[in-house]
Amino acid sequence: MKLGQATIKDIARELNLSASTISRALKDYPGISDETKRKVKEVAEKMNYRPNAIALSLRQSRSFTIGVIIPEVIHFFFSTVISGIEEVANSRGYNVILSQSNEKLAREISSIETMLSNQIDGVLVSYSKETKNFDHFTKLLDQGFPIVFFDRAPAIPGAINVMVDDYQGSFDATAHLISQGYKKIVHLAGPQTLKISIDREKGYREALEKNGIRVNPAYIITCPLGTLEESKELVTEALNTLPDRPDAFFSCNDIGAVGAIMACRDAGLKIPLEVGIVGFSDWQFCSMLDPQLSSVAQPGSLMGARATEILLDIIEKKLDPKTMEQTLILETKLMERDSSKRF
Amino acid sequence: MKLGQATIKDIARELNLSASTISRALKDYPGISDETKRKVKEVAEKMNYRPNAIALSLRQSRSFTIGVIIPEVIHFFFSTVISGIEEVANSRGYNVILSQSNEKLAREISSIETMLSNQIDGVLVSYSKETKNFDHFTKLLDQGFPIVFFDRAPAIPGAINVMVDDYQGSFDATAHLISQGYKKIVHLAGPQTLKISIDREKGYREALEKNGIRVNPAYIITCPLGTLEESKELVTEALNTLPDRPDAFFSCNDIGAVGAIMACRDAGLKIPLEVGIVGFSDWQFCSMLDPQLSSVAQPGSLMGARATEILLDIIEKKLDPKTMEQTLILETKLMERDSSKRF
DNA sequence: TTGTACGCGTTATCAA
DNA sequence: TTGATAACGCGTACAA
Repeated sequence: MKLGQATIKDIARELNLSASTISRALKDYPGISDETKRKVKEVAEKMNYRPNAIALSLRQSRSFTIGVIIPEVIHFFFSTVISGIEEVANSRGYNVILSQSNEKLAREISSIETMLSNQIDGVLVSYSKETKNFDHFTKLLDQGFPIVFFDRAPAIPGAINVMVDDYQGSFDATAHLISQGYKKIVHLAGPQTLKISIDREKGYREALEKNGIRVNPAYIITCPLGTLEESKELVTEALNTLPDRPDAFFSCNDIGAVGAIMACRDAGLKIPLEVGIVGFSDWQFCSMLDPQLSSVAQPGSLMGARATEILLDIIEKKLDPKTMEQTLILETKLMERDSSKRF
Repeated sequence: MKLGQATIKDIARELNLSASTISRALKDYPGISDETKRKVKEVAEKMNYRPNAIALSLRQSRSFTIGVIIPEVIHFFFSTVISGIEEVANSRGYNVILSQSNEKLAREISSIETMLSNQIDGVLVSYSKETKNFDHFTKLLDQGFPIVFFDRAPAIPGAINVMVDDYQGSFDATAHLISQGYKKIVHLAGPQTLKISIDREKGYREALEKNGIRVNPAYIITCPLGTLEESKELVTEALNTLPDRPDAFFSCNDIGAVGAIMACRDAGLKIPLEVGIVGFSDWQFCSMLDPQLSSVAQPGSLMGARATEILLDIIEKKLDPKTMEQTLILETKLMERDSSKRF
């Protein structure tokens, strides 16, 4: 109490009453005279009394705080998720404490530890790219600690996950390219440690197959880093070296798609006339590019909001993780723009 | 302790020792036998003991948590700031609790209240566009509560601010346009409630004056909303109605600049040949646009990091807000790209 | 080398 | 209608 924070005791002393009376008066308990209530509230106001949430937490073994562990805040998608989380948490009276793992397993683990030390009531997690072992989560889940995973869902039985329909989004994007007459579609894939990468690739594969197009393994190019430079380089290489030159690129993220646009432009190819391009995530900038980039929109804010609602419901015992639906899948929406519309 | 959190007492019972001995053993206090220490640590490990930070906070009147109040997480710039904040706070052993005001004064106030209730040790603030009265901050500052403002600095005497050199950044951008031969430069200004808007406009004005160009009031267009649509509309209108048609647009933010690009393109104007455009903030997407957008880069992550260092130093009494430098100004950097380079 | 007692701010329980 | 007491988990001054 670096500042002269008045406590219940201070008010009690001031009014020559006991602490318990003050506590009750402030909370409008029955059995306290209106006169006393009035006086207590008046003095509390005057002394600038503010309840100490820490003391409450200690007493109730309940902090009304949830933790959020996220790879990186600066990813647009994650920032929209946080926004949704913060919104719901706040409106239900919870604080949000935030930690980024920076895609490091070690930081992910230490973040959780710190948060647990701080007695968080539950945690929302999107795990790091480095995380291949989930013991630090399963241990907690086994103890009944509320965890909800979002976006990146681990292969843990019993874990609650909120994610978008990566498979369907990917399927739609690929089918769209096919419907626009593209036939030699390359997929820029993400790291195979992430389920979302695998699902997105699967959607791509099946869309091709359903449309009678054979999947060419050489057309699936993994971008482990996910940077603009990387995809630009890989796409340039693909354009130059693949025996059967691709006429479309479906990237598992928007950055990769921008790299593809640049590479194609450098190669003198017209978009969408000669090459079609679709990204995934529908970042803000997609509609600012030229050509405007088609992309699969993910409802980030909604994902954050839903995940938080579920977490809070579990915390407040309105929902039982044992019996509830384990996975909530949110719909994606293909935003068809200039980069892939020939007709 | 929803889960079987072991406490010091549990360990004490297990070993038939007193709680204080356990406490001391765990912290390697002198005057505890090595044998006891060993046993205590072993059992602590086995029982999965984790110190209760809440109890510590209560005892020490110190939470090792700082609050961050920000208008919106999804602004790229703010997300980079958060990243910097989180980085420094974490490395110095502090938690970060986050709240977005959504540009609402009421939420800003209630967020602070909640955070104070939670005994935060200090707070980092970038205030909302609605905030014109700063009583809720001054009251705290007067009590000696540590606050550091970043990006948006209020006109409060004694407040500590970390910001970028908006004036200079703006000056540089405008001077750059002039050096490229643009003469009729429009400024897309922000809401005048924000000091950054005023400073940016000032930089624009003075760059013109220093170069012998008269400031034309009709060339200063305020964009209160800051949306893409708004600036696109206003720029289109400017191109159509201003008697002396502008040949350049310097926007106080990148979104506005993108709107300008679109409006100019729709008007059939070639960029940068006929119109030059420069934005402010240097969002990720600037270099992905076509033409690539020139913009004034703000060191967001650095700003967050520096602001946090200062706040923690104040909290830890390494710095005294009364005697220290009140304002830290970080340098901007003009990123010259295609949208404004004629030569 | 270890134990006892107290306090951080709050509230539930029991007593008056 | 109000008060005294204990407890949440921990650290520490003091005692043994």
